[in-house]
Amino acid sequence: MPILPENSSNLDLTISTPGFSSSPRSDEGSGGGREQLKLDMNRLPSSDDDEELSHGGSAPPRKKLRLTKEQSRLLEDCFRQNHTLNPKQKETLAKHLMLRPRQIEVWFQNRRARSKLKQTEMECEYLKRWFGSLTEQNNRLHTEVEELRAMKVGSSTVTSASSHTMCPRCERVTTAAIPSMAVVDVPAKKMIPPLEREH
DNA sequence: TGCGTCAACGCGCCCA
DNA sequence: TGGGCGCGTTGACGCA
Repeated sequence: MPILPENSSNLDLTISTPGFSSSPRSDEGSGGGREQLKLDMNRLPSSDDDEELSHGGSAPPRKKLRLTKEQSRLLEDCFRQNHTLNPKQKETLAKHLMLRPRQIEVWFQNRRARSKLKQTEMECEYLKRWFGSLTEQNNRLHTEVEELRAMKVGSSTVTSASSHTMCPRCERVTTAAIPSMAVVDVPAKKMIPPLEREH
């Protein structure tokens, strides 16, 4: 399976230096000036980079990395192909994007989390709507029961014989009794049709 | 200044 | 037992 999209070869992997930006961006609506800060975090690391970052001594203050538009786009493309990466793919992608494999790994973890969150929110909305329609249906049925009960009471005052019915199961003649609660509150869970998943 | 976003971290769990 | 993952959290950053 190819890891990188075909058009990834002409990636503009701009690495900005503080106070200098060679490619002004108009991305994401959130802040053009952010990119200047990510020289240190974005550089292709040396082999001992992780140790350097985790710092055998005191940990350096955490800098906020912002992925470039192209980096994000490529990562999104890869994520669309596969939600997880094997070590080889991770390494390749990291080299291609000039990031550390750990950063690729973290990005995919966060991306999966966002995806799941979005799915959960959609399910929540769906359940709310479903609950609303069930409530509405329940109310309608309650009203119907009340109407039927009123009709029954009215007719029973005319003839008492009509209150005797044949039980369909045991085939005995019984005194008809309208259940006090003809509409049962069924847990919505048991009535939910299969939910279409987003993918 | 409060808030939303998101990269990064830490920890526990699972599995080959 | 080490690596990968999920999950909760932290901290930097931009914006209204």
